[in-house]
Amino acid sequence: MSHDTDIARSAELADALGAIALDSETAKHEQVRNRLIEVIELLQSGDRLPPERELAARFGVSRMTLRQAISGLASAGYVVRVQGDGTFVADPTISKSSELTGFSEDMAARGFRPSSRLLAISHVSAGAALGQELVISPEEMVFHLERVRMADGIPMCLETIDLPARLTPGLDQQPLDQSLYEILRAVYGIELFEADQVILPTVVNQEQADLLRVPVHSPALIVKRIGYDKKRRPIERAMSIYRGDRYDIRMTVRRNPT
Amino acid sequence: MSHDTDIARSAELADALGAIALDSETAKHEQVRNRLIEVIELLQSGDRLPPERELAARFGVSRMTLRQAISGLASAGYVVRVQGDGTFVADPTISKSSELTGFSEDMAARGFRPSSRLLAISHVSAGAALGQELVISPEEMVFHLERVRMADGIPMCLETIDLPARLTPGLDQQPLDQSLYEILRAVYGIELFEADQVILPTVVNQEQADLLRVPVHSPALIVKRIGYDKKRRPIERAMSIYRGDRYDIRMTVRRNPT
DNA sequence: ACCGATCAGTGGTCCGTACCAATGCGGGAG
DNA sequence: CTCCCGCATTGGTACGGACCACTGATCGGT
Repeated sequence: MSHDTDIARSAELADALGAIALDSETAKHEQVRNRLIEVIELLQSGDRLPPERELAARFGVSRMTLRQAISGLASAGYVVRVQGDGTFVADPTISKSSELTGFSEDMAARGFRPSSRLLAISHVSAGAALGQELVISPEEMVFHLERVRMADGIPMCLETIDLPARLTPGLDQQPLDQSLYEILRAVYGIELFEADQVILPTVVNQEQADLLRVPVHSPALIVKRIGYDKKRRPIERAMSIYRGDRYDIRMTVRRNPT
Repeated sequence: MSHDTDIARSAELADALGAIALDSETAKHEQVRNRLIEVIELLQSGDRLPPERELAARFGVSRMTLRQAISGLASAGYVVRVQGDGTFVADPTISKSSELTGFSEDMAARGFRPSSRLLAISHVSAGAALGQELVISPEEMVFHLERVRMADGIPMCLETIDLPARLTPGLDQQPLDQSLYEILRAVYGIELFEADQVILPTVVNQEQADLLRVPVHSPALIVKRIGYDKKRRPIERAMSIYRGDRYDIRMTVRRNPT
């Protein structure tokens, strides 16, 4: 890295380390968290962050508030804290995964351009099994979507999604070649909060093979998901079949307590 | 539930809600956390916990300490907090998964009796690929284990593990039909802290099919794992092949921040 | 009977302080 | 030169207080 960019980086750093503005909209520890992420992105993995007491002074917050922000970053895998030594920028290994993400975000994070082809959309009654999973009456109407999801134009997975029609009136008028989660958020104000997932292996049948452009009986991953909002109301049931030759699931897991 | 057990439960509850003993060994918020787990297990899902201020008074700790304990339980999925309303015992759905567990713990949590059959153990030099993954010299010696893991006597997965021999001298003298993690902890004082995992699908070949007692070309899950201790020193590389007809991976994922 | 305003109670945020515990390093003893 | 002790630094724990934001229920008025 050249001397010039070092200077530029220092200037940015000084900027990022300035006192936070009084923004009554957002919680302070959240503002601090965001500022810290800016700082971290200007550093390299292994670099030591300034001491907590100094950071707190710079941002103009109490050490407790600062620690609340850092704790979040630590459990999200951004930094590692070592008592008696300091806080360090973490390796950007696999971490930060094992989060709830839609296909579009997932692919963007892996450096691919996501896209989508709508195979079918229908407006049908839920039926017994789906009704039970979404905690609605078997007679209640749902939207049923089938899509091929692509990364840089290459088919990556087949996606089947069911949502209660009551929550998303007119969904069939939306541009469903884009991120469904984004549509849910922007158009319907629905924000997914958590999801229960089940992962299991399979082999693709002839129809799936044609759509994914892989040989019949190729290994594939099935991911079944039921997504909930913050009040744990069921929002969607999704089943995705990922081709096994170009996709894997990566995560960092930790020991017992958080 | 009968009246008698109600009374018994109340007595237990009162007991669990008493002031905590002064145990300088463990951090207070950890003691509080454990006590809260006792309380939670006496309640049913959906029950409301006493207010934070009351709990803090009962345990004889500050509200901050109490909140620290509850925060851990919340992110671990034991309880759900609702501002303005209260803290409630969570549904024991899939949650609490997505943790780092060994096969033995995993199976015990699912209600099966875990066991193991040692296929082979050898003491060899790491080689290039493994050396890189464990961050050791390619010439350094490692123990190489192959085991069949069973649940209630039914073969569930084939496990291949490599560990630096330097960390576990005499490992080949240990009872390797038991939990490896338990041996690491009890005999060598090595505690795994986190692991990076990759999950992908496959089909079993003839040899694997025979060992797992499934048809050849059956779908299976491959889980590759590199385990680290708290200082992020690599401890083990493991590759497990799970039969797809009797095993799946379940987890609860949440949105962005923790 | 219905609807809306009010209010008490609950978790969420934030402050400032004090002390404990682990780490790394430097200085002094051997 | 080496080793060990002790000190300064850093994160970890804990306290107690104050106020904010949200929820659910209560109490009016219509």
